[in-house]
Amino acid sequence: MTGTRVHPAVEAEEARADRTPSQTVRAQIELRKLVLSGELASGDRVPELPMVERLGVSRTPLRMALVRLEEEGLLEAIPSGGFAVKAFSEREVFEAIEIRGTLEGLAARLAAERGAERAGLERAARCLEALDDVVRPQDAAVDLSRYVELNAVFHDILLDLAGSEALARQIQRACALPFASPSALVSVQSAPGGDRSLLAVAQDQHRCVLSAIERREGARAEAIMREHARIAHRNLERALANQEMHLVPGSALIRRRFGT
Amino acid sequence: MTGTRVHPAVEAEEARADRTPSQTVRAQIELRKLVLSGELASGDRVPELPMVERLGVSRTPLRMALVRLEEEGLLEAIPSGGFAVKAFSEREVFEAIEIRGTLEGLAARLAAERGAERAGLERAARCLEALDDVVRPQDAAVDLSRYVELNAVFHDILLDLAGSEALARQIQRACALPFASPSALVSVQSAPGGDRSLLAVAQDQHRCVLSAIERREGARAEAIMREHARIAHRNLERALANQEMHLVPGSALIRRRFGT
DNA sequence: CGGCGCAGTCCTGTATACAGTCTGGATCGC
DNA sequence: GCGATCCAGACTGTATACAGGACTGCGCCG
Repeated sequence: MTGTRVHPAVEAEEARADRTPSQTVRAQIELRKLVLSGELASGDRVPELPMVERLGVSRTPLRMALVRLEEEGLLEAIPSGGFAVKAFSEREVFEAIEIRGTLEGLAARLAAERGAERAGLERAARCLEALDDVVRPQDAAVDLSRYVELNAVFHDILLDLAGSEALARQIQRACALPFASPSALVSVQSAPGGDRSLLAVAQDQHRCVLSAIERREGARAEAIMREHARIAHRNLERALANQEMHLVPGSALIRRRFGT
Repeated sequence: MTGTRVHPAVEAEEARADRTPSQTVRAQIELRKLVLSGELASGDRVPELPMVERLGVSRTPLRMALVRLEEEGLLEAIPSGGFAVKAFSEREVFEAIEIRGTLEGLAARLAAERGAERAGLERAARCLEALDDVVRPQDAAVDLSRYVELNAVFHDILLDLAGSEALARQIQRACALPFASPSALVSVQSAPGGDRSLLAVAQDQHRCVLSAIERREGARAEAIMREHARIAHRNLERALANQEMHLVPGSALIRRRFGT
């Protein structure tokens, strides 16, 4: 499947990775990394041949990756051909978060109205307890990466409870903009001077939405998830006000109103 | 840009079309047509070489088109490689409509809260008047294609009023499932025995949502658009109950519970 | 008679060659 | 000196060649 390999070293490298994740996928992942880290400046064209050289894949899989990243929303097609790194205004970032909140609200409502399986609800409850353990230490340093991980798991479980593949796809797409994902902005609130209490608020919302789903209170579940997403709004405002954009993932894609 | 052409006739054909719409786009359009018409059966693999022969493009642009259609949601990747035509359950169809309604509701709310430009509101009003002319003839045959066209225009204008590119993208994606688009199911209600009065109801909702946006009543605008989408739910139920699925676009993708 | 192994064929993933077009710069004319 | 034009380089879109897997059908063995 791999065809003639140019660099034998590369072959070895991906052999130890689990099961050769196809040049296309590798290119997609590497390219995404470059875009999010800002190594490819926002607005710049992404030239194929230099990228081929840089990533060590040939043009065909690279182009596939480019197409996928365009659909993902990280790149945009240049009229005359090729792709460029997309730029986002602050407003668009807010909108992306609002979209995610709305869709997650829909997921919560569907879960509540349709009734979720006991097993799923219990998984969610266990996840909440684990989150409690992370959030509880009030002054000690919160294990941020663990919080982010568990938070993502909880949001995934909620999606599962809704049991809609189409909705899952749509939410995944909304979260493709890195600053729109559920745990994108927690780093802001746990930064020095950040509002740690928001972590507790978010956790309370987690509890409330799960309770609402159990009681089949659809409207309430939906409202809570919407408001939950708006915590990200607040963190974003804080980051913008305090020059803390470096804490925001994918901040390189966001064009500030004034200069960098 | 076109490279070596295999069939000179094809070259002539696309020369009169406006500006060679790139083999990739052509392949995408043609493939979508084949999928929606059901010529490629739901669940079937889409083999590249036969398609190359059938569409008269080479493998490279064909594969690009396959990737795009997968992102669009019409195809799904086969684990062992390649793509297959996706199949949708009735439940997924309902969910797709609900997702569209939710997102259009968000668009209406944003338009209302942010305040829309006068020019846009006037365009919407003119579109409504044109729709009135189409809906009014109570017993005469309604010009369905014109209704569908104007309806689509109105929904587009609403999106414009929201002024969110990200949201527009997301709604466009939701409408990629053909049975989920705003005018997908009007053919059911204008079929013999269909409930024509629903056209009037839908038109009233159009009026109400525009009024709500003008008055900046965000919650109301949102609720109306959600309910508006649920007309499609009702039409779908009718089509399912009355064996009228042939009126539903992309019905070939929908797997009925019992047989065809 | 059924299950397993094996080979052939089909098919995809990847690499690369080729041609057309756009861009940037330098040069020439005014 | 400034602007328009022309040329060259680069880049993309497309076509095609190649190699490795996966599935199918058949034959063999238990």
